[in-house]
Amino acid sequence: MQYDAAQAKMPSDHTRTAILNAAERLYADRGFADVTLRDIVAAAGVNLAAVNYHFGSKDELIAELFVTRSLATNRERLNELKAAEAAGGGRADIDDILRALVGPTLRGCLGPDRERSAAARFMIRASIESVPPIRRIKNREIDHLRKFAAAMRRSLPGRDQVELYWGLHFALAMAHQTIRDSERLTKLSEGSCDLNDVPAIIERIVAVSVLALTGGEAQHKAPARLAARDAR
Amino acid sequence: MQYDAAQAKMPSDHTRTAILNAAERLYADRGFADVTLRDIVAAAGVNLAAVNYHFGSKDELIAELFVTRSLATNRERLNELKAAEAAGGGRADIDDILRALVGPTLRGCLGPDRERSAAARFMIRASIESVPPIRRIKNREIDHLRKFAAAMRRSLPGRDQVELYWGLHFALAMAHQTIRDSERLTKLSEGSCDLNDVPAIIERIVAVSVLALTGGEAQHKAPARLAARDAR
DNA sequence: TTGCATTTCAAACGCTTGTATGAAACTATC
DNA sequence: GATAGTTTCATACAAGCGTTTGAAATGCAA
Repeated sequence: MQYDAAQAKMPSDHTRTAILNAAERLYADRGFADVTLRDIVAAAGVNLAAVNYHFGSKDELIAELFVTRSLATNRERLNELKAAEAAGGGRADIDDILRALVGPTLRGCLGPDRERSAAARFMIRASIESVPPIRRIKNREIDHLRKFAAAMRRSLPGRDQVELYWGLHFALAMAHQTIRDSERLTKLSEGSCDLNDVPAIIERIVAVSVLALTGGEAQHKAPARLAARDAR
Repeated sequence: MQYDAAQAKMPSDHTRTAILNAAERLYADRGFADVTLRDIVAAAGVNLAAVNYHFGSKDELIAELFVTRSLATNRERLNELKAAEAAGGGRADIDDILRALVGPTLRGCLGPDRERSAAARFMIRASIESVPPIRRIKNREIDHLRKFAAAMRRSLPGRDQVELYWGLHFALAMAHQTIRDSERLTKLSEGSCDLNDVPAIIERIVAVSVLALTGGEAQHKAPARLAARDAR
């Protein structure tokens, strides 16, 4: 995102959003630990004092960044969930629910359009490094996940709830770790595990999660549906 | 000056190990980001300059900590693997291999004897936060995991290798994330997911991993073996 | 004891961090 | 064009960090 001299006259929150975008990208790329305010303002092309002028403090900048970005990610997931439930008349297939849960983040962090959603990568960082200003807000994520647990309960009414929670937990675990440590898997497999075919990865994680939830019996459709899905 | 008369005469690396132990515990509890050398020496009861005297620098302290602790963890895992392969005449059951992979770390991080193995919790921190001095050494972990991949290949000779890598990756992902974010699962399930019954958690992760590797068919023994295992 | 090497200590160094300041530059209304 | 209100800027500040220093304390051999 480069600015030319011509647009020096934006609605005036020009500097604010420049800081937010620069911070998002830098935190996503390098983590919270070794990104300073001076790095951020340099990348944003603004003055050091602008951060405290517009946000009050570094922590408030991070908090605002986290709030806006997590709302965006959650909205994306919920949109897919609602679409799946609408298509099924209020009850979505379990694999579609899981797809809505892990798909947006995986697509945002892996694959070619990484550039587009630094938001997803920032969210992964936030969930990894757990810096104080974020830890205080994070409880909202639980409420968000509860909606998926409820959808799963509707989809698999007979199942023990504890099993559903573990299934949801494992699905997120596989997605999360695949993003965090894709490099290790690549090295370990000497490149034979393709980390660029994101739709295939999503299907793989969904399939294992469905297997974990259904115990292998029944549910004859999930395991091998490898069609590329580009919802939303 | 009030050391016991008794311990005044240790081999002399008294200060070294005090620093290592304090650093291990603090890093495991609070992460690398907000633990300073002053915190460490305060917890160890030694002088600030002792760190640089005995280790050269903070980074070298962390590196030494990581090397010794990862050797310990890897040894524990390999012992269980070898025992399983010996019992099977050179070829271990896939579930025993996976148990050897995830068991030691899970037992060390969750459960009642957390205190004992700060080493496991430190290793989790190290794999999460990825601080420079550790990142340089970390390649050795790949070699270590390759031994498990080889054992899996021996155990399931027919399987596509790519599938084995993904299965290993997912097993580690579930174990890892369960340790990292046990709090979220507890909150989400409102306590109904028991994070204290470590053997049950291990069996659950092993079962899902086996399911992921075998695709649900065959392999009729793995899913429900809930005997408490206390190897080593 | 004396002498020498090792280890500990309090204090300070230089550097980087987030934050605060006050003047300059800008924008808009009269 | 002068005025008042925002926003930007260079600069300074206090605090915390890892590291260094030189002297004091300690251990050990003669």
